Amino acid sequence: MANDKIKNMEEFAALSGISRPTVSKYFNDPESVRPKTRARIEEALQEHDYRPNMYAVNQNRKLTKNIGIVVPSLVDPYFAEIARNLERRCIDAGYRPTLFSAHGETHHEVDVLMTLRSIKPSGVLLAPLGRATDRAVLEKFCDDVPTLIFDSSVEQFGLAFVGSDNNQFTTHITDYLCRTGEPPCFYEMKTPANPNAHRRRQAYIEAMESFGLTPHVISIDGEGWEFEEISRLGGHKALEEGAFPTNTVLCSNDRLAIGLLTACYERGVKVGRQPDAVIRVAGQDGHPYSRFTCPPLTTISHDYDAVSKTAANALFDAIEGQVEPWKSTRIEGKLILRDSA
Amino acid sequence: MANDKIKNMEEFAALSGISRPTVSKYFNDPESVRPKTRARIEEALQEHDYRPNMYAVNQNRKLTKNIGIVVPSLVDPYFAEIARNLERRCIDAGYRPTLFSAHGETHHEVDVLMTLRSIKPSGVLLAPLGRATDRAVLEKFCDDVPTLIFDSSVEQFGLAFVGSDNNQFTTHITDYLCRTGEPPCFYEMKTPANPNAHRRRQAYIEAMESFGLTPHVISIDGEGWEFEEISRLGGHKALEEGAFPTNTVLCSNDRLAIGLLTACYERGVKVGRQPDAVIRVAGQDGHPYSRFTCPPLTTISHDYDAVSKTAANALFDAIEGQVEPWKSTRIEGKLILRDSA
DNA sequence: ATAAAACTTTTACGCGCGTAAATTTTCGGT
DNA sequence: ACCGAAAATTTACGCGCGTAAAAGTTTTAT
Repeated sequence: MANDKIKNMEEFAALSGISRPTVSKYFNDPESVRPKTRARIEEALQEHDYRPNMYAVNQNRKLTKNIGIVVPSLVDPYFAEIARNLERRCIDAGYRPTLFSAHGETHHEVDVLMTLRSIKPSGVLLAPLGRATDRAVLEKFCDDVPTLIFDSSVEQFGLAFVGSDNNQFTTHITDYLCRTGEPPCFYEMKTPANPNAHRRRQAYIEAMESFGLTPHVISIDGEGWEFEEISRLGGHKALEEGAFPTNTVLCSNDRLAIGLLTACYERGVKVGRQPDAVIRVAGQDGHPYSRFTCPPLTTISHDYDAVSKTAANALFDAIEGQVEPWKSTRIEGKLILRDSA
Repeated sequence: MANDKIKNMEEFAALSGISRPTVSKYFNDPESVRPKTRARIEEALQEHDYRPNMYAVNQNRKLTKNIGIVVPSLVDPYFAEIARNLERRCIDAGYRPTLFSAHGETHHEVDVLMTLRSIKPSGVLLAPLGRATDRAVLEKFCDDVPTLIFDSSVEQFGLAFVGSDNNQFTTHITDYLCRTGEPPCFYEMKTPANPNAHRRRQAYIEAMESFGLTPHVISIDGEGWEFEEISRLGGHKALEEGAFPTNTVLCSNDRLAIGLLTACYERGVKVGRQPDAVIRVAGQDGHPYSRFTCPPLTTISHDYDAVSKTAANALFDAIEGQVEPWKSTRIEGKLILRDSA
C-alpha cells in the first residue's frame, strides 16, 4: 500500500482511471457500477487507501447512514447489553450507529436529542428514561426523525414500539412462585426511575387477584439510578420491620434483587429454596450478573436477541420506505430457575 | 419560538440583522463578538431556534470539536463507568465526545480506529484491548490523530499514558492480606484478555518475595471476556483439586473474584474474615458491583475520578497546543476493606 | 452485425459554512 | 467633537462531494 496521501475523490478518481462521478456512485453503492469498473476501483482502493470525507458526503446526502442508539444509562449492564446488541445489528446492516446515554437525567436526554438532530440520522433507536422523559421534546423529535422506541413505551410516539411483555414477565414468575411456595410479595421503589415498574406492579396485583390471593406491595424510598444501594438500604429496613408478609419476595427488577440479596446476607438471612432458607427472592430482567449472585438469582429474562432484532428490523424497514401504522410488539421473557427462589 | 424552518446561516443572519460571517464567528466563539452583537444574535436564537449544520461546519474546520472515547468493552461496568466519566468531562470542556467499544475483539478495535479517522476527531481517549491490540495499526493511528492512551499502556504510543498504578495496587493489597492473615496466593487467567494482568502478577510475585514469602500463582483456563463465568468454572476446579495453598486468594481483578465467590457459594465454602470462614477472597479494581457480592468484596479501587480527570486534561492540553514529551502517569488505588478478606 | 439498453464520462452547479482581505462602522478616550 | 482602535460588514473564494443533464462508450439482445 503506497503511502501517498490522497486528499479527495478527484485525486483518487484520477489514480484509478475512473471519473469522479462514477467513483462517487461506487461509494454510495458498489453494486451500481459495472463489475469491471468496480474491480478497477477496488484495486486502486487497496493500493492507495482512500476514504470519502464523511462531512462532505453527509452534507449533500438527503439521508445519512447514521443511526442513533439512545439508552437511559450505559452503566446499567442491562442497557449496555442491549445497546451492544443493537449496535452490532446496525453495523451488519450497513449503518453507522452512534451510542448515547442519557445518564439517567432528563436534561441529558434532551441534550442527546439535540445532538442527534445535528447529525441528521436516518433513524433512531430510543429507550426513553420513562417517567423522567420530557414528553413534549420527545414528541417533537419523533415528528422530525424516524424514531423507534424500545424497552419502555411513551404513549404512541415514534414509528413503533418494541419491548418486553412486562405483563407476561410478572404474571409468569408470580405464577411460578405461587406454585412452588408461598405467594410472593412485590418489592419495588416508591418512585421508580424505570416506567416498566408501574406495569410490573400492576401485573403482579392482577396476577395475584386472578389466583384469588391478596397482593402485597412493599415500596421502598430512594431516588435515582443507584438501584442496588437503594434496595440494600430498603431491604435492611424492611427486614428489620418485618415488612415482608410472606417468605417470598418478587423484586421489580434484578438490580433491586441484587441489593436485597446483599441486605439479606448482611443480616444473616438465608436466601433460597432449600428447607433451611428463610426467604425466597426473585428478580426480573435477566441481568448479566444475576447468574453470579449468592445464591444465583431466579429471574425472568428479556429475550435480548428477539427484542433487539425486532426493534432494529422495524427501524430498517421504516428507513427503507416501508410505511406501517404504529404498533406495539411485546416479547415474552423466559423464566430462569436458579437457587434464590 | 416561531416555527419557521431556517435552513442555513444566511437566513438566520438576515433574521438577526447581523452579517453571516459575524454570526459564524459567534458560533465558533461567542466571546469573540461585541456584547451588543452577541445579545442580538442570542435574542434571535431564542425566537428562531437555529443550529449550524454540523457537516458543513466540520468540513471546513481544520479542527473539529469531536473527541473519540474508545474502551475494550462497554458491557464491562468498569469501562462503562470510566467512559461515562470521560464523556462528561469532554462535554463540560466544550467537546463532542463519541463512545466506541471494541467489543473485546481485535478486528472491532481496528474498525473503530478506521471510523474514528473518518470523523476527524481533534483527539482520542483510548483504552486499548491490550494483548489483542493490533500494534501496527494503533501506532499508525497515533501518528495521525492526537491520542491519549489510558487504562493499559501500549509501549509509548500516543501523547501520553494515564492509568492506575498496578504495582501499587497489588503490592498494597498483598501487604494488607499478609498483615491480616495468611499470605495470599494469586488467582488469574492463564491467557488474560487484560494486559494489566501481567503487571499485577509480577507485582504480586515481587511483593511476596520482598516480604520473604513464597508466591503462588493459580492460573485458570479460559478465553475471552466472560471473566465471571471463566472464574466460576476455574474456581470449582481449583477448590476441588485443593489448588489453593493458602486460605487467602487475591484475584487479578474483581470480575474474577465475583466468579470465584459464586463458585465458593455453590460449594458451600464460607468466605470472609470471620473465624468460621474457611477462605478469604480479595479483588482488584473497585468494580461497581463489588459492594454487592456476598460477602462484599475487599478490593483495591481505581481512583476513577483522578484517572479520568488526568487523562482528559492531558488530552485537552495537547489539543490546545501544549506540546509535552510522552509521559506515563500512574495513579494509586485506595484499599476498600469489606467482609471478604 | 445492428440496434437497444446500460453504463461512463464530461460538464456544471449547489450544499452550508469557514475564512481571508478590504472596507466601513462603531466605540472609547480625550 | 475628533481620532485611532476595535469590531462588523462586504465580497469572494474554497472545501469535498452529491447530483443532474447531455454526450459518449460499452455491453447485451436480436
